[in-house]
Amino acid sequence: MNAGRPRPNLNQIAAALDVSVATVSNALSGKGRVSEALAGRIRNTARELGYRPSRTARALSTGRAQVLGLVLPDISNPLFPQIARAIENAASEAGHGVLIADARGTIAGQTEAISHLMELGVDGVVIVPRYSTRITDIGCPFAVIDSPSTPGNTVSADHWQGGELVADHLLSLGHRRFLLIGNNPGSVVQNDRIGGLRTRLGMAGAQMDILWLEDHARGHGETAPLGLPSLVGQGITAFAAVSDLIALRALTELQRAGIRVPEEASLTGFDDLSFSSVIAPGITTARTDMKAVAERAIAALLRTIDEDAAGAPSAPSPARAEHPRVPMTLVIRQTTAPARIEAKKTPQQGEPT
Amino acid sequence: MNAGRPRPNLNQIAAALDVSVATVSNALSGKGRVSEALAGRIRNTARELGYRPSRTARALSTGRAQVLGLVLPDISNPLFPQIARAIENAASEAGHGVLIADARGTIAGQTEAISHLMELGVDGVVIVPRYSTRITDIGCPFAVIDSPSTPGNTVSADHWQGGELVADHLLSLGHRRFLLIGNNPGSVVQNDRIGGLRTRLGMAGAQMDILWLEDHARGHGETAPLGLPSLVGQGITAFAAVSDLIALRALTELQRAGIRVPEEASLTGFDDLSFSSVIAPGITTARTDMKAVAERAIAALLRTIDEDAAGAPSAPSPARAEHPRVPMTLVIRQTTAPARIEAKKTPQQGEPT
DNA sequence: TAGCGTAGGTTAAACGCTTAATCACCTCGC
DNA sequence: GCGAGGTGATTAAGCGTTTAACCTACGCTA
Repeated sequence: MNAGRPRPNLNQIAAALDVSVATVSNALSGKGRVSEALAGRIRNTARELGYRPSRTARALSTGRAQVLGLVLPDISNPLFPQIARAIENAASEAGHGVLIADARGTIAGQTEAISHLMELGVDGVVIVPRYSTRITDIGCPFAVIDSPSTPGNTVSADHWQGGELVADHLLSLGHRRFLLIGNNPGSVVQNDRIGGLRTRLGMAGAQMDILWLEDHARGHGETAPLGLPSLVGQGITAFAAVSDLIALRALTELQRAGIRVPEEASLTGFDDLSFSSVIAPGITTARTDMKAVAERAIAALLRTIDEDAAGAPSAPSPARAEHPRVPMTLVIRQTTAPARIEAKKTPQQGEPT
Repeated sequence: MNAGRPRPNLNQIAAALDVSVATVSNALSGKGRVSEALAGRIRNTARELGYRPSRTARALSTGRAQVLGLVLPDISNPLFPQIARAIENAASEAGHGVLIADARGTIAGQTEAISHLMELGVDGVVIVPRYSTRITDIGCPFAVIDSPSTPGNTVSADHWQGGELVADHLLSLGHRRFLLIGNNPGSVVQNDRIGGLRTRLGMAGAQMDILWLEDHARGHGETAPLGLPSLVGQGITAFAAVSDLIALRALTELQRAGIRVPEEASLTGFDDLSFSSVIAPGITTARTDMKAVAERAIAALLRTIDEDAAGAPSAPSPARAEHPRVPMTLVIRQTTAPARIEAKKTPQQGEPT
């Protein structure tokens, strides 16, 4: 039944050396009792034959496929590459493969994606949930990457602290009037970022407004201008967006209106997306240490998988990491600069460089 | 040995109905000879028990894991989300999972990624190769997504035709002096895009220069300004970049220098990256029908896998698709507009809107 | 009524690996 | 000189499916 490419297997090695497959298995895995001499010979012929263990067979035998699933709310999200790469690296490091699944932006899609993955035989999944989705028992071990304030979050960047970080940066530059720009108030991540910003800004007695793009879109249409230039005229000197994508939109809108960034208005984003460093001016942003997040998520997930296999037959709750929040770091580039000296209305300053 | 969650299997169904597992298997797969009555009962209890076949076991038995690998030159590439999503959808549609692998930008990484995937037991891989990598026999069926002019390409967007598309568009707007901006002359994709642009532009008797960013970076540093604004002063009215990322860089550089796009200079990109539609002005770009590319790639790969299993034990050459080139389409947004009326040097025109 | 085709099953082997149980042999200690 | 214990290997079962091969009625035809 099974034509195709005949890979060398344990049998062939065993036959070549006239020993049993069990011995070969033991020698290669270093588990049973095998003399060092024989083990050496076995390893040699294994290498000569180009032996690659069949993970499938191992999976069937051990019940562990060494494959994890990654469920993303929307693969086409620009942050996805960072996440996927970090997860893939961390998993690969731990000897696991990563199967991707796209929730296509819907809750139903998310559920479907998870069950699809499980059917494919993953040992566990790491989920980046869609806005305000509470993941409960899904039938296999899982880890959640969302935000520290999300119940059931396994590990994530400390978005709140990230907000504080950019607030402090902007305040230290002398800014006192802000517009905070979010996309969707339903997003825990965005709310945390905004929350961090607000508290810090509030403590400093700064003045701020919040613009939620989804609301704006509902009123004015998806691609309608945000009206940022006029706000600059009204004295706002800093725009803090919850994402670099939004920051970019703001940047181009300002530039197009002839407003110079950062000379006339500062601007910050989040996530350090791919374009943020290549454009002019580069976007000042708060960045997630994805490597750390991914490593902890994978470690926690793997631990949960082990426990699940050993003890309780079912683990209804998400994996828990020791340190669930990893601090964000500020990447200062060219969109932030000292606030204009207090100017009432129109007076254009001489702009440095 | 195998603790964990005990999923219902064929045995349980067989036991419940007091038939043999083979019959159950046959009934569920519709292969052997089973009376419709029995088959119905089997399907029922299977449903009641919540039976999910073990892909692992099936894989071991059939030699087909129903899992494909996706090898990317660099996961953090901003085009990746589009590709990954399309591939995942197409594969999922065909009942397959997709395992991702990151070549980390190097040839060695690419080789490693492939063998890692094979070890994980994929049935085949689709490869988006790194610049100028010629994929030869890799030990399992594979499909290549690069460019029609790449030897061994399975299917891809018709980058050359895409170049022609934007050239025609720009020409029709009256542009006659161009700067083509590429990143790496070693990339077949970029060369094709440039090629399409050049031929069309050349046929129209237009004047053009080419700027390769890698060369520029070698001389001036990675983030050095491209000096685009002065070129506008010299009479260039259109910039055609081989990627939206480059176009974005150009756009911000122009805007920052106070040059209005598209009034004073038009600008085009490629790939329709996530940000291209949200910024102001939206980038006019040539877009790949990733869905079509992915579907054809997957179909060709699956076919090759079948042939490989049936006939020749080894398939050293890439999967071949019937229609290896899928046309690109032009997405006209706001960065392109009619060329300024012929102006010799400095004279700034009155700008519409 | 012998013979045959066939519908509707069953048996059993195979996929490649892991691992508990077993066994043969050797070395010590007493 | 003999059991205890250790070492180095083998045996065999099992993971959940698939599938080729076989078996058994049963209804027909000749």
